[in-house]
Amino acid sequence: MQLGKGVEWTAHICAMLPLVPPGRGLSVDALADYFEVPSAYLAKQMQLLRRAGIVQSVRGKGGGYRLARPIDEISLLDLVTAIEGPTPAFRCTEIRQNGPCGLKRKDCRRPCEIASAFAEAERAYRAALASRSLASIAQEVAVNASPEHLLDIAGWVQRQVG
Amino acid sequence: MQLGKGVEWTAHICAMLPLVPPGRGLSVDALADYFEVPSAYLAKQMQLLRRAGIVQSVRGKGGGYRLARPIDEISLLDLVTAIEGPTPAFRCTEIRQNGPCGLKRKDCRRPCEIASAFAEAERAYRAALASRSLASIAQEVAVNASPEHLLDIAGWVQRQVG
DNA sequence: GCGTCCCTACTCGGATACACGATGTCCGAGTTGGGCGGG
DNA sequence: CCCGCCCAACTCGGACATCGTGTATCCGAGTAGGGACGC
Repeated sequence: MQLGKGVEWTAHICAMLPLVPPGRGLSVDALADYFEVPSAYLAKQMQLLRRAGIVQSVRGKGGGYRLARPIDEISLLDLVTAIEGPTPAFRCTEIRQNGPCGLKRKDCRRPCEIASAFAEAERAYRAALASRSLASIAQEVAVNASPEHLLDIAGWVQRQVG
Repeated sequence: MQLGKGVEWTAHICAMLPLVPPGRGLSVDALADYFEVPSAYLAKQMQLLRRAGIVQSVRGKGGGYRLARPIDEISLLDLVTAIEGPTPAFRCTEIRQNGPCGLKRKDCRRPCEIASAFAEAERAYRAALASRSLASIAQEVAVNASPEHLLDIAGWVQRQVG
């Protein structure tokens, strides 16, 4: 049970994207250089974000990616759902209906107790992720970082959008 | 991000194991037949449970598996940890230290905000699983099942331990 | 008849294949911006 | 000098390989139980 690397990558990226000026974008290559991750694979993850409506893409010279909506309207759950898909981690295959003592379908009106317990736990997980917006994370980062580092980042973005 | 099938299988199995008389066990083949799952692969999962101290194994004729401790001292979290391992789902690779604007190690005394947020969510997930003992689940199943079904199961166990 | 030894059947246990999804890569589609030529 | 067209560079977008983990399987190790043999 592992989350894909794309979750970490895109979380860091979305926390930085608000720094790009309106109307401009950051290319996949630039983002990949910034975090030292393979650009072609990062592109794949950015596609997922675009389809989920989290970022917008602009083609052609000077194009790239930018956030599709205000950062405080993007939660960590949105990211995870976009990258990993909406499928729950626990897959109930209804094995209680199998074998010599299997329940008949008509006796399965109540959901499987085990599946329910896992669903409840996942609800708690998703609720925790949904309650954390990327804005709150970006703010924490900004508060804890040194002023020089923030200037460093702003300068890099400036050079990219040239 | 998917949990292995072993989690579902062993959860159902552990909920049934208390029915076996003290001193006896159920063989992997019997359990595999009961739930219609591949016995050789189920054996692998039972090994993990044994190493985690959840079940005991007895070799030789009439042997098999039985619970190693009272069922109310086994939580769903114990099962998940035994099968999936203790590794968190979110893997922080510290990419904030990468690239042209990467933080230096000495500036990383505070943990990564993103990793912290995911760790918090996983704590909620694990807490929910830890609070559900297999005893409570087995009881719910028993309460909701029909008397015939319970007798059916008891008879099957009786035939297995012969 | 009784005790002991051996043998066999049964079960676990770890080493060994296979498959599918995550990871990583490549080339074509589409768009913008600027350069170049003509007016 | 100004306008418009064309070209080329740049970027996204989806199709194509590769690798690792989950899934599945097999055969050897170990044990208990019973039967046979001897006393």
